Amino acid sequence: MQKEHNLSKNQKIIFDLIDKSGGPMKAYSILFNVQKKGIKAPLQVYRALDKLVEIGKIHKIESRNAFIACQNSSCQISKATAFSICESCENVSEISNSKLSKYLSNFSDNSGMKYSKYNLEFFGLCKKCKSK
Amino acid sequence: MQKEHNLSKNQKIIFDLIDKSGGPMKAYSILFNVQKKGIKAPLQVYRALDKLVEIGKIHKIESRNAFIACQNSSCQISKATAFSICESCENVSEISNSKLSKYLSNFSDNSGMKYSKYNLEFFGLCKKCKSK
DNA sequence: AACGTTATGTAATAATATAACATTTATAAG
DNA sequence: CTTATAAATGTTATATTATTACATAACGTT
Repeated sequence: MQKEHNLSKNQKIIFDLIDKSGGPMKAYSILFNVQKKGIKAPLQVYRALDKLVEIGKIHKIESRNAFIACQNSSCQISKATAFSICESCENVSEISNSKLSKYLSNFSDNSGMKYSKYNLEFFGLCKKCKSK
Repeated sequence: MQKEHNLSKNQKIIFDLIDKSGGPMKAYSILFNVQKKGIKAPLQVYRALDKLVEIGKIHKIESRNAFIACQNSSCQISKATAFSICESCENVSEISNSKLSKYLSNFSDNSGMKYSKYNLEFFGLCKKCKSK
């Protein structure tokens, strides 16, 4: 059971927008879209994004500087994320593969480092773009 | 056997700097450091970085917007990269683990997507920082 | 030498993200 | 219910990261 986070006003506006979009959104595109709701400054957006990332409601796609709603209800608060990214149409989806996440969460090498988090991004061509 | 790439003047200056630094470097820090060598504009740096990434001499650490020299002589031209990042001291090193790279290079799911590339970033505390 | 390709130089600007400070709202303890 | 504290907001300015556009030069082939 996931802890219930009561989102604040700005957080809710921004989460709903990203969630409804169904894909990754960039910060300034979010800003543009929520200006009619009274959110006027970049910092207001980034603060909400930071919080949403922290509580695992969204993830940042690092290679794209974009944010996507968590598609995985059992997501362990962004400690273990994997995405597939189409390099042609830029479609992104979150990979939920328990074998993969188990493999990576248990990964260790001889560096003496304790890994507490990972982010994996796969790139390629999606079904649609492949057949073009 | 890796294809020999003859680096151009700017590419060589910038690669040597990153390589000698031994760690990740950010673009504008690189710019600052090469101004005495006549490289004055961001674009000159980014162009060299783009090319160096393309030929696999350096990699971009996406979560840090930084660039690091490839530490893996057999690196398959940046198609398969993995890094460990200390969240305290920001030390970064490239992970060369053939089991891991084999596992990820062969990964596929039922999305119909063909993965041709991946980038993995592990986060945690390095040996030194753990013991503080 | 002529051609195409790659690299360079330069200026301007776009896109992404944070610092600093003042104020307000929510939460919890007494 | 009130006081203390933490969390969120509002606002302005600025820092950081990256690209567009255009002109010129160097390199590698035939």
